[in-house]
Amino acid sequence: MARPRTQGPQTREKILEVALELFSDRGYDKASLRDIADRLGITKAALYYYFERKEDILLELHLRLHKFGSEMLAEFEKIPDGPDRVAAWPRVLDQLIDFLITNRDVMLLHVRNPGAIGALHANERNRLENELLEQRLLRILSSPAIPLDQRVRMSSSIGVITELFGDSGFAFVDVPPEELIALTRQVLSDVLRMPVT
Amino acid sequence: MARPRTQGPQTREKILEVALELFSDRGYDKASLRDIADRLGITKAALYYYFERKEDILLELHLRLHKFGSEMLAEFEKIPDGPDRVAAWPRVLDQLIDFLITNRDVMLLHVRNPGAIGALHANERNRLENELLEQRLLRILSSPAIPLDQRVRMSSSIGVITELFGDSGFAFVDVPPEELIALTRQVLSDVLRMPVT
DNA sequence: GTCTATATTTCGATAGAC
DNA sequence: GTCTATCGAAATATAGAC
Repeated sequence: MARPRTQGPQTREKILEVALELFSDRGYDKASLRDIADRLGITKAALYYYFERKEDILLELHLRLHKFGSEMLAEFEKIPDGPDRVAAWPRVLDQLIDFLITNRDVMLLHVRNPGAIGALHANERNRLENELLEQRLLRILSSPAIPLDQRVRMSSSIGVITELFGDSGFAFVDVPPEELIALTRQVLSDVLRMPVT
Repeated sequence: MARPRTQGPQTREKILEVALELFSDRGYDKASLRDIADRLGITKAALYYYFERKEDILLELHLRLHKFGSEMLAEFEKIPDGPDRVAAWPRVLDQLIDFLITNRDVMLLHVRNPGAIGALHANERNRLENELLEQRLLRILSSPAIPLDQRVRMSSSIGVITELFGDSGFAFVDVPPEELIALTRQVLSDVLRMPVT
């Protein structure tokens, strides 16, 4: 009969860590609480001590992205709408690249679980936060103070980054990261018609 | 007591249509056979007259993309590896744009259900077809006969299209499709450093 | 803080009547 | 071709002991 482990306060963090990996790996629905508990050497029921529902684990992971998006938007929105924002866009792309490289797992979680993430909308507070973030980005990309052509290019630049560091990343695994980043900046410069770093 | 509807031979098509919508909308796992049956006004059991397993519905939808990808790759592979392929790439992008506009729903199904689609690998024939398609695209983008810079740009061009007509499409709903396509071609020309149409 | 044990729900799938 | 009825598995969630 195994004695309780008493892992202490960091157990909560470990749950989030393991959940992030399993949710990303095999999908939110396919990763059961039993899977998570087994890998941590605890039982399913113990998880309920830290999180009331399975969904709450996903929610907490989701909010990490909220945090990044919100901070980035807040910084960008300080800039007056118009040409100044176009000029500042490269800085946004830089931060996005950084985030994608250091938080690959959180992004993967979202890319691979849009349905489960969408279900978080049942949570009132989360839904409002989400809609607000989307509106803020939409507002930036819809501004009449920026020519349509430039807005299409700002949007395109996001696509370039997500493609090279996401879906098509496998095609360039042999390329040293620094070289790939440099080439990406070249492409982004051409997309935006202005230098990127 | 409701009399059987006897919807006739087009019921199979309707099932695929509704399944495509629900699978894309809320995710494959979250869309139950009950959901599909309810929307069609039939019962769960009736679905089993047309499809042996739930997975078979997804498989049939998935093969639509196989068909498009296979045809496009076959055409492109006729071109000798090297500069000729770089020159022919814009034509590929044109076909991709056409496909995304007319088959938005099928693409969304795949983008939003990578896990379920991946599980189709259990089907031997499908797995082999899939791996072959991936290898063919990887081969194109990994060719030593094309400079790395150009290959990164070919990959980036796919990202531009999927972003503008996929994730960020909502930002340009007010723009007439023809104008958006024209602007997209402009961006693609800059990405590839050659004219696109 | 963790356990055992069990309740509850949901879903894919099958059997057999009509 | 469609129905009712039900099975079995798996998952989320709860109750209560230690």
